Amino acid sequence: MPEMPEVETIRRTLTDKVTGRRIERVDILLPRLIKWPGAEEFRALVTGTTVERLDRRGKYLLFRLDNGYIMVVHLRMTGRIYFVATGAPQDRFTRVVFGLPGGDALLYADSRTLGTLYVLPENELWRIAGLASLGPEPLSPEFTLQYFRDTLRDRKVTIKGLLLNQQLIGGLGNIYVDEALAAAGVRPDRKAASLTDEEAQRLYEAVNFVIAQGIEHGGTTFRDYRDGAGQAGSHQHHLRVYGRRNEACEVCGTPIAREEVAGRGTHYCPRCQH
DNA sequence: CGCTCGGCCTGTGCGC
DNA sequence: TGCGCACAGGCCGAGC
Repeated sequence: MPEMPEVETIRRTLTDKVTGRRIERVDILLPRLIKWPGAEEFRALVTGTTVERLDRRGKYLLFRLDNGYIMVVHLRMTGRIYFVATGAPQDRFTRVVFGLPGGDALLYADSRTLGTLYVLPENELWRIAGLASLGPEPLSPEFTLQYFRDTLRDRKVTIKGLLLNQQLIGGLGNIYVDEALAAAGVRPDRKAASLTDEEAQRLYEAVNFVIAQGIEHGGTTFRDYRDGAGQAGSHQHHLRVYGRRNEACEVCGTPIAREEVAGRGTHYCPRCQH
């Protein structure tokens, strides 16, 4: 579900609620979500620790614990992780409960149950392949125009497929890819290598822009996404193509098209994007 | 090595 | 109202 802006928003809204707090209990309602080590070892390693800080890499959340271990959470499509105070209403999709002092809790909820949780020491993070191989993130110093242009060169994939590849650029997902391509005026099914230098630069700037906007608006909530306090984001009100099939393009009035590109539902303006 | 595709799961909304 | 189908914000591994 969540892409980098959503996960970053969760990190920001959850940090103050969990740092310095002791995880008194861990209830695992769906053990198969624990990918490393086993569910029982996970429970034993996390129980009784205190969260020292909360970091993010790409779409991964990293809870640094005071026993030297790091709890890593990936929300995939429909995962949510948020703080609930004592007496808060139940979430019907709760899969893991981290009990905090005074009856508060950190909930991991997930309707499709595709999310993944791990607990590892720092020097074993390589076990999480998707984390270890993550490419530079938008807005980071490593994500330069030069890097982006070099990455497009000679690639036979569609530009959409390239932008979704986490090993090349970490953190983009289906919504922000469609939005960046729309902002740059580039059709999603173009071969990556076919972009001119000027198009590559426009797209580079668009990627950074849509990610920054997404964070500013607290993420995009269609259905499942909630921040670390359980609140919805507002970026869904600022989308120009995603989820707007058959609606008029705000620039030219042409109906927004939807078709499959790189195996994903893809939205674009047939007139504004070339 | 680069790339495409199917699979993993379950829920929701729509058309009939 | 009920039913079947399309679709879903992600990623991994098999196979070409």
